[in-house]
Amino acid sequence: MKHEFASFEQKWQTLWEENGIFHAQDQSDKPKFYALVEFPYPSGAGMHVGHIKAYSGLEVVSRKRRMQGYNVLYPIGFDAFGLPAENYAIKTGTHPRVVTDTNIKHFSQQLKRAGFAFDWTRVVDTTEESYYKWTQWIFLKMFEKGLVFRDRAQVNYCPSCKVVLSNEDSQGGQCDICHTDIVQKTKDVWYLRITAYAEKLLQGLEEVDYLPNVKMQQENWIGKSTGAFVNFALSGVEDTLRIYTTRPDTLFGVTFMVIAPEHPLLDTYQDRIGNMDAILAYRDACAKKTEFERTQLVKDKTGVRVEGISAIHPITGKEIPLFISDYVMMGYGTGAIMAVPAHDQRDWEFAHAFGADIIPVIQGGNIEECAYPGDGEMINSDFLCGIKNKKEAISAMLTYLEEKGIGEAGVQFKMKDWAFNRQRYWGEPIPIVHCEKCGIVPVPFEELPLRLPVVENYEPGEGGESPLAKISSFVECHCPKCGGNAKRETDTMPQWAGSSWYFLRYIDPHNPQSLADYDKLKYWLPVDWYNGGMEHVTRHMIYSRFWHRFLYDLGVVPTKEPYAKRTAQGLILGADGVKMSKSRGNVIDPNDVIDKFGADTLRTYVLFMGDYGSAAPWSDSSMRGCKRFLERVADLESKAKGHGATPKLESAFHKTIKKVSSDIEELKFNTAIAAMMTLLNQIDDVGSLTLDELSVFVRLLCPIAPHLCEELWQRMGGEGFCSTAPWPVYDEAKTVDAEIEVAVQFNGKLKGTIMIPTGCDRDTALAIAKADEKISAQLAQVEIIKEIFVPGKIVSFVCKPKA
RNA sequence: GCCGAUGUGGCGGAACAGGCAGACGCCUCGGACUUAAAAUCCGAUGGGACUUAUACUCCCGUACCGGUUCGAGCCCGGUCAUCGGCACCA
Repeated sequence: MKHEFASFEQKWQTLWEENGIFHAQDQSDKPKFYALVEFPYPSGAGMHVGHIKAYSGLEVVSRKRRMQGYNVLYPIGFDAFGLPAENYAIKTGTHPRVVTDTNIKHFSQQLKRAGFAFDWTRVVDTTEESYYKWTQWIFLKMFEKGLVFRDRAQVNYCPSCKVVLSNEDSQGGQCDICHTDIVQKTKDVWYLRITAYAEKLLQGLEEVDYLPNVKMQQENWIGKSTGAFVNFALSGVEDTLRIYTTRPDTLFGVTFMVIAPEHPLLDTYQDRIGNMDAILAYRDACAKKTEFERTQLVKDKTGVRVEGISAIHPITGKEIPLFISDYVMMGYGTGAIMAVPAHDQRDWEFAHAFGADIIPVIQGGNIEECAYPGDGEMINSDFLCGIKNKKEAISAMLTYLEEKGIGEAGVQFKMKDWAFNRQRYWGEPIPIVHCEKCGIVPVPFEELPLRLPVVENYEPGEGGESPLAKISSFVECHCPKCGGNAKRETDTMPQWAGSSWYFLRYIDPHNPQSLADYDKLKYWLPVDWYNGGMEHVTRHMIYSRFWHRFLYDLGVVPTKEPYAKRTAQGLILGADGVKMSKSRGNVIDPNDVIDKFGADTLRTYVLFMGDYGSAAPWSDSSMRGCKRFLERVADLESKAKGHGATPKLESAFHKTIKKVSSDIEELKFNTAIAAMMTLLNQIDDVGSLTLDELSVFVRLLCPIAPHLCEELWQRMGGEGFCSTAPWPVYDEAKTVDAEIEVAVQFNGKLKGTIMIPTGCDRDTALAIAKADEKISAQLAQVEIIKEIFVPGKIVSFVCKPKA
């Protein structure tokens, strides 16, 4: 067989598809395995090699599991709502539907050319009405349960894309898509109350097997802190100021209070406040700052004293000045803090800028002495004095606060509610009607899907209005409740919506009655293994875990958590060692590689190039090495004859089966391939192998280079497809050699090696070492102090030179 | 600033659980085949010393400094660098 791989790759892809060998069965006696990869956004640029690496990991695992007798579900789909298709539509006038269909076709063709064993009968497209009907359905269910709300808010607005962006989409003060600086704007925004699920999302992490850093990033994102709420009475008005603190033990060190510039207290008591003009001026100045300016740039403390109102210390009764400052955020805690400048860096800076008192309450815990207050003896703190342990001091204070009704223990989360709307055309319409009489009314479930209307012009309206707002046939409607005139919501959902539940639809992709049949969900869930990029670990994964948990509470899905296990692949960098990008011109197109080297070479190389979880630069010559390997494998055919085992190769085969089997499960494809290369070198040294051995080799390599292996399988008369042939098994006894080589050391330095029988005892090993010509000569020069034997590892002599 | 990860030849990377560092591949060099080149095959390949050369032998070597141990890429303490996450979160 000569090495024109391209000549048969397509043949096998066609045969696999015609025979449906990668179709998952909804009922089966076999154990199930649901492997999930992040479905792509079908961009106009097509796939790049990074996609190939992203899908190759679980591709290999699930192909192996299939050969091991699992009923495998390995699906693919398209996360096809999104800005690029819409921007393209604006530019060219082509309907996003048309653009999307073209792109999906292109992506599908590329995926098929790579030979991925996806179940193509289960393809999901988030932009299809039969799909987004259920995205809208889930939204309405959340509305029903009070998890959807509308609020007027300062939002991040991209003047170029003309859209409101979430904090996540505008990190660094720039639009994620076009990198224009964002500005602040007041808008009515839809929110999903994900904060109601903060605790559940945090606890759910305990029952899943995620990579440690994945888990950590999610914990950081949720950002739970435990502390206390304390109510401070105010002087001058009949009211209290409620604050949140993680350090109630430092209550006696409070010398001033700070509230956020937007704090409602200021509006309530504007008549009492002597310097309202200055306060409003400061508030305005803050409002003009973007989130970025407020948090990243300004490190100098600014603020204004609130005149006419001050706080009363709840224990000492002392009067405490009240300030506004933008270092306190309205969106966290209560938007108000008690300032303890002796033990908090930010309060300390503010106290210095504004000349406030500083009362230390923890001995040795001053800001000036150490960066952060740790354990130390409590001082200047009435009943806490003398306590030396932070935990103890906190609990003593909490007991006091609760007894006196001043405050209570509480928790806070950094996670914010999810801004759930975009002023865009190419997204799921939010199924809500605004009625003059009834207010906000949900579209009845029977009317779903609420379809996107056909429009002429995709340009967003001025001021960030959705293009849908210009379509009166869409906007004008009747209220489902009272039948009166009403207007439809014209915002659409963000792209995160469709991807929050797609793994459920794969389980029952064509179901018109429900998002998926419960029995099927029960069979397939949870996803056994989810692999994707680190960049989706917080947003997409937390959003989808939220939706899934909500559906669980609703009784729609049978598991609390959607994903049992999560891993991540590393990037493929350009040959220059830099992230691939169009602008750098270092992007590698998988189609080009397949044209020149074949899909099997591409697959082998992306898995061989390094640790699967780490980034690695592309190298054409390294890839040629993989092609050479496959060509040498193809040549094995001419060296294979007879049956049974080749004595010189038997142990090597069993060892390789063992290593490849376990390496694949650990995503260590590079060493699995290296082990097969080593075996191939050994076969070449021997010069021949049996047909039985060739069969083992071909099946071991099949998940990685399936086209070549199918071809070889067929040529050697294998039954059916190699892709569904049984995975090779090894005999543990035959992986063990009769004799092993161990090192002999003097004082830890290598002096030689000896062969000893496997499993031999200490005396035997030492005797063999001493009998060794080279070793004995050297031993004659020294005095032995101690003899060490570690079975299977080493013989070591502790010694000193003879006097 | 805080949290986490990583640091090994010319390159990508191996090394189970503290036991022969550098598997496997690439690059490079030498050889075979060829009129020639490409492809392919064979051999060498961490650095250095000794040696005419080979063999032998020795020394150095896993970011840096120190420690534990018969023995450290791996464990401990410290430093530096790179990458990622969070960041005025009270």
